[in-house]
Amino acid sequence: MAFGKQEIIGVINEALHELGVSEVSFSVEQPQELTHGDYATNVALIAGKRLNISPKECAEKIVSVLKKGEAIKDVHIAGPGFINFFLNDDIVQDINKQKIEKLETKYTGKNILVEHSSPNLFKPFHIGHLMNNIVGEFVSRAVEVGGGDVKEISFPSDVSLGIAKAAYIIFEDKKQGFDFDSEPLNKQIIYFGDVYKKGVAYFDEHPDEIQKAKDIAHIIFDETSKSEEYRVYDTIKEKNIDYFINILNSLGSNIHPVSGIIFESQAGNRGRKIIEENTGEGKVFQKGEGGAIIYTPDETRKDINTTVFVNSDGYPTYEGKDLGLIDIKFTKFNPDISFFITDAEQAHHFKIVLDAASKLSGKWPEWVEKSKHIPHGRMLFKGQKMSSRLGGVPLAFDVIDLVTEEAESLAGEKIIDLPEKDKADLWKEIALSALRIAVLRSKPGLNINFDPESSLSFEGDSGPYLLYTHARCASLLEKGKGDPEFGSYGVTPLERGMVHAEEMFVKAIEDLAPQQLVTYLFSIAQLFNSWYAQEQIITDDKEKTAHNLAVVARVKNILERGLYILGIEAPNKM
RNA sequence: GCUUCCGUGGUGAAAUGGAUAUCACAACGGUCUUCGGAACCGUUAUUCCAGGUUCGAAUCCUGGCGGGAGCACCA
Repeated sequence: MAFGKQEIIGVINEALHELGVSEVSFSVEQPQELTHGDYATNVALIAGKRLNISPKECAEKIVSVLKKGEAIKDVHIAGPGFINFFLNDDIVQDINKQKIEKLETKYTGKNILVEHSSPNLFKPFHIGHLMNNIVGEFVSRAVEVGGGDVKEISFPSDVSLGIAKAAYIIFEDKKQGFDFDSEPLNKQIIYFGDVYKKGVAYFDEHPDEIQKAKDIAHIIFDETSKSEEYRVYDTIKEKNIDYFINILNSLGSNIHPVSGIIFESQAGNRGRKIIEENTGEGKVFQKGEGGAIIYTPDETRKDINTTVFVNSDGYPTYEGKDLGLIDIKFTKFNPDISFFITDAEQAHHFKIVLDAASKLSGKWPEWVEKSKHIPHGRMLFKGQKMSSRLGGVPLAFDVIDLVTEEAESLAGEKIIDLPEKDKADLWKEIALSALRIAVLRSKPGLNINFDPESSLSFEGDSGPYLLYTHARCASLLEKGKGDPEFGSYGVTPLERGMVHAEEMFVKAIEDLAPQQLVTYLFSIAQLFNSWYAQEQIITDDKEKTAHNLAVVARVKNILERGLYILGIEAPNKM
């Protein structure tokens, strides 16, 4: 039976009860210093005040009535009045016999919807989407390992005035004799990725022709039209969605090409209907200048402002579409929690949408309560290599290719016994691990500075470091004879560190804090590598070897599961 | 102007209000290169400023300074 934080809390509460003190909110955590034991509590600093005695005195009182039981070897009072707990060696080993698969968390048994990686079908898949995918995939997998029933969806943009402008370019090119259909698929994709920019530029130069774009918007927004233009637009949409799903699959996401896609056009239509029904005197939305439908928040909400939900042409804006999206998400999937991952710059936008939604009657307040926005930062580039090679807004695959080349050249002369094709996959996996760790090692929501020559490192705190450590473990387990089994040996710092694996995972999952998980994995990898440098793992001593291998197996499991949550496959060789 | 996010060694980051602020990169100096050196060990160096709350502040509050983003028909 595992012994951990909860049990320590129990022991302390019992002691407090004995002293006649109740309802003290204290913390139990892993101390930074190993010499401070396996767990530490600040209970005496808080309870001392209540009892009107010094923290040290209080700590002594608590310790004097503490029932240590079998698991706790020793209890020390230290510093200003911290109580440090030291676990017995056999308890440490018992805990390390655990294997992480799924964990009990607040998500266990819950239906969780995660929306991420939403592209614009007429723009290329760029670095921002990659960032979004990395964070979104973390959220999905964290919840999955935390026992949740996860459904991943994406919300591609397929209607807007901007897209109408892009479509205009395509139609004009067609009239000029350029038919994208006769081009190879990859050329087509590049072409589609480019027309948005061209369309916007064209109408910036020819503002008097804007009605042409609006006419096309009319056709694609209303979708009832059986016109030639609508058919062409629809074909392109189909092609791009296929291409896009392929990208996501290659990145390890699990978004179903049909049930996992909600188009902006669907959400827009739904949103418009809901908004129109709730517009008027005394209702949530009002008619504004020029016939647009607007929402005005309470004056107490200084952080948000009046916003248009349906524009004066009668089409839903970004806000209107997102309102419809909430309705579709909850009526279709009925999730307990609905996470959506976007750029942090949209935090303001979602505050407004959710505030408006919370004013609607029926299920809406509950839906708003269940909707959680997860913001991520932007990728900024510092290195010359990256910016000169990529320029402008870098495309996701250019970045991945560049880092992959870097990984391959760093591998240099290392001979890896793998077929060429597997090697290529391996370099890519290593590159993606470097990118993912570079993103997920920081708190989500902040911008990331990418410099492939330093921050996107392959040494030290990096993805490849964790992969390398994992491969080392795999190699040891393959070479070591006999079954791993813990024996009676003094526990190492590594083993003490691994005692906290389950609780660290649970906390990182519940808080959706990838940086906590990454930090923990680094600490375990470092403890392992130090141990490895000092200790011969596989020796002639069969029992000692079996014990060492049991430790290695635990390390491997922690790394493998942790990396999985971060979206990284851990190969056994690299 | 208002709103909002952010400010930690030379660089990039970590730290439910807790003990001597942690990790990596860079720099400098080392390692029996048998089990995988993409490793290991060591040295130097950090909380924007001024107040306040607290037994205790990088963290909370107030006011500055500096940077990013947003402020109704783009997404």
